[in-house]
Amino acid sequence: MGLTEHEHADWGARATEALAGAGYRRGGARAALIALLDEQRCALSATELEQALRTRGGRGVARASIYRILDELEALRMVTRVEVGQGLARFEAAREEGHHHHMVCDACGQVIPFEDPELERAIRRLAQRVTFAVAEHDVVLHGACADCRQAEAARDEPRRPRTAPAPTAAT
Amino acid sequence: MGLTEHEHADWGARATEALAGAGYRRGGARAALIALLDEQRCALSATELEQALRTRGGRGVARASIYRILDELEALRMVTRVEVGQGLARFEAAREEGHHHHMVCDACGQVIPFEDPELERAIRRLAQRVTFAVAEHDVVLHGACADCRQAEAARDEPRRPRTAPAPTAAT
DNA sequence: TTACTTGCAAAGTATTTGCACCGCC
DNA sequence: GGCGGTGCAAATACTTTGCAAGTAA
Repeated sequence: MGLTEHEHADWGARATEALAGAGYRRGGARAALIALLDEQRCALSATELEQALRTRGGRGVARASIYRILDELEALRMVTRVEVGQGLARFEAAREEGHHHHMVCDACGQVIPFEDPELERAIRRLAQRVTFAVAEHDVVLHGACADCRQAEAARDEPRRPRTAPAPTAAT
Repeated sequence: MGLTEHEHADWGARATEALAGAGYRRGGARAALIALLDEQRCALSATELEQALRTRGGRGVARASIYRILDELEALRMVTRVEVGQGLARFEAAREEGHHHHMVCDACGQVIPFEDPELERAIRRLAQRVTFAVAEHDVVLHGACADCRQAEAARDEPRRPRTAPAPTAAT
């Protein structure tokens, strides 16, 4: 659901290659982190990456190393840093094929990816019009996910007796 | 250049009113912070706000108070929190009339505001299409500002003798 | 006078840095 | 075997929280 086996292998290989090309040696921590990032379908925070690495049996990687490696990969443009306003940074593999943005539920904190060609087009056009040299772009939508939206509705409704159809003021 | 006197007074008044309406008393720190935010034309970080308040004679406001007041104003939707990926949060008055987004120069850190109707339209259309309830949205463009772009070019060029027009390899 | 507001200082959390040891080449 | 890679722990930076004193209503 989302990425194919091929795309997975592809990014991991390209990332490894990019590191080698930049003169980095190949270390266990790097390999483990790249493998993990390759499996993800959306951005994870440094802490989540650390826990995932510790859990998944393979090998634990120190937080400092995670940050260092993410920096290297970001500099090589193989990883994208995503800030969604929760006071922490999230990271994800920079795949050409799966370019997307994020919706953040301010109630439960969930981060949901989405794609939108029209949005991309608008940004591309904008980039051509300004003197600023646009290299990357991020779009973050804040609000309530379907679940939390329902929860909110359920929390607001109760005060209305189920008999009266609630004269919803269309403010 | 940007906002008119009227719009300034307008936001400050609305913010003050919003606080009062939410049951908050009127305190000196709140008034000072609102006045400062009202003068700004783009987002400032908590630290910048603190320094500005200390400098501009009027009255200093403790950092903790700044964060607290910004939280209140954000909850009332009178202030927008902007995260541009520099490890700190920026805040600005939420004006209906001056809705804009930000370009961040990754070289010098400068944050530049811009507006784009087409982009807004794309986001509005997108919001209608998804189950997620979109309340706010942020667009951040990363890259190099005009100045830094030139600086980069100047730094890369020197190896080319000024006589030869540099046969820019189109990779 | 009562309760909210503010400042100061301490606590937290995310990220970075220094340094010694380990492993790739 | 040397040079980078990695882990651990300490240091930073930003933000939040606790509490006592100030102040609006």
